[in-house]
Amino acid sequence: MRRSAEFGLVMRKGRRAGRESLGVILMAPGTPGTDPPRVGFVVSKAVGGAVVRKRVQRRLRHLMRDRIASLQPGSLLVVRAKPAAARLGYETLAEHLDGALAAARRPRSGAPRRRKGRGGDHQADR
RNA sequence: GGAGUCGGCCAGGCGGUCGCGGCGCCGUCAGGGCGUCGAGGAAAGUCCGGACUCCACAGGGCAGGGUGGUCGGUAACACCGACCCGGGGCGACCCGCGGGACAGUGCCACAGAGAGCAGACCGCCACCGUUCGCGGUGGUAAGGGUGAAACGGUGGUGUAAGAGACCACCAGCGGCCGGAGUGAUCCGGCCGGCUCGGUAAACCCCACCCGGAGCAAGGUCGAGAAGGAGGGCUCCGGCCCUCCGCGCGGACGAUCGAGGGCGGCCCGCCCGAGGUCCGCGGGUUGACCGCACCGAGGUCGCCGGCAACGGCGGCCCCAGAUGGAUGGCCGCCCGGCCCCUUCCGAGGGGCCGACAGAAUCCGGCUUAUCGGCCGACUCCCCCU
RNA sequence: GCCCUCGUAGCCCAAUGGUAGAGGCAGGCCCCCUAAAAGGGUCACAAGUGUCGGUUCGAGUCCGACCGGGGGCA
Repeated sequence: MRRSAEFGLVMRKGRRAGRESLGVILMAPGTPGTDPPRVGFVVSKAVGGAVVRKRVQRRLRHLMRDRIASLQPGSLLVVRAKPAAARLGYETLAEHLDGALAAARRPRSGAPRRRKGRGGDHQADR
């Protein structure tokens, strides 16, 4: 993803899930689209200096390369790095990403926790 | 062998595998293939100086900012080099915002008698008085005390006690002369009055320099409602004609002139109307150029110069995006530290390998930085 | 990327270069009240001025260099 408007759309409407080192916001299409899925990354200044930020972003991009095929066509995903991601190794980062992705995809079909979500959107604002 | 000073350089290496961006060629409906290039000494902070772009450039005056030993270097600089002066170090060498305090103004708290042209608390000395404890008047500034700073230092003459009051030497100030140097300045000699504080990173004076903004500059196209479309002429700067469009609120205004320009202000000059200014609202968050660049360019050699640097010649073309490429993972080697084993040769294991990533481009400065290499030099000890 | 600003008690903020520092809110203690709030009284016990240098006899103030906030420009 390379447009600010797309990032804004996902941040508003997407489904959120997080781990210690990162958070993901996934927006699956209402009807399965034909476009390939797209991913964007957000690494803020709180994570570290320019060198640290870029290393985190590059690792995340390489991790997503192997996982992008598992996303539904037409879906948009934002991966947001937290400060803890700077200290983590490649393997742990991969675990966190897989966990967060699974959590973001689960709720609609899985057992609803705590609140009965009528529209999944409310959960994004938690 | 030990301790140290200065300068320069490097920024782990090799391989495997999966990838990314630019350009060129091939090629496709599309995807793509091949070749080639792809971070730093600080790319950083944005502190200076330029290039470049736009705006403004009749003239005069006043402000404002910057620089500050001298001579060079440079496109320019607040940078660099050499030298001078002052300070530090045994030394190699290092440090210095290093013009002017007789152009003027201001300030110098507290303490202290007195703080900038003066001054007398304790003292010292003379005279007078005395209840013999001391008090008064005058002289004095050597000694004590205060302070960051107290109006030269040492020795002598002198005196009631003293004092540049006088003398010698020294320090400092001013003037003149001679010599060396482009110059800052240095060396030497003579004379003078006898001493004349500090602060200009206080105002200021002197000399020199400086128009404003910044690539989010600026331009083209598209879109749009705040401007545009079409046509003609042109000395290429623009000019003329036709047509369509121009939200809301407020203020001022037609020659006795609203307002605008001369990017700080004033004078002065120019422009100037059925408009000008201010505020609010609305639109634009698209694409392309600028911009990936033959340049104050890099590199090698020779020459000039103490050097900074310059000249000539050969060779090279050297990152470039716009959610922003230059990478992820693995193995071996290299360097350092720690632990275990040891037949003292070594073997095994673990950890660490800095600071940090281009965004218009250059020249500097400053700041961050694990470790290593090279060269020149100084001091001390030992051996020959 | 470029430009502009600001750092003083827990918070908001004063301080001609002069003993290092004024207020307000908050806070401590006391009174009032059965108790609390409000109110009244009282205290400075709360800072060494973002950090490091320099100028000066003396720096929060003047001059550098860093550090950290905030804002603007398509």
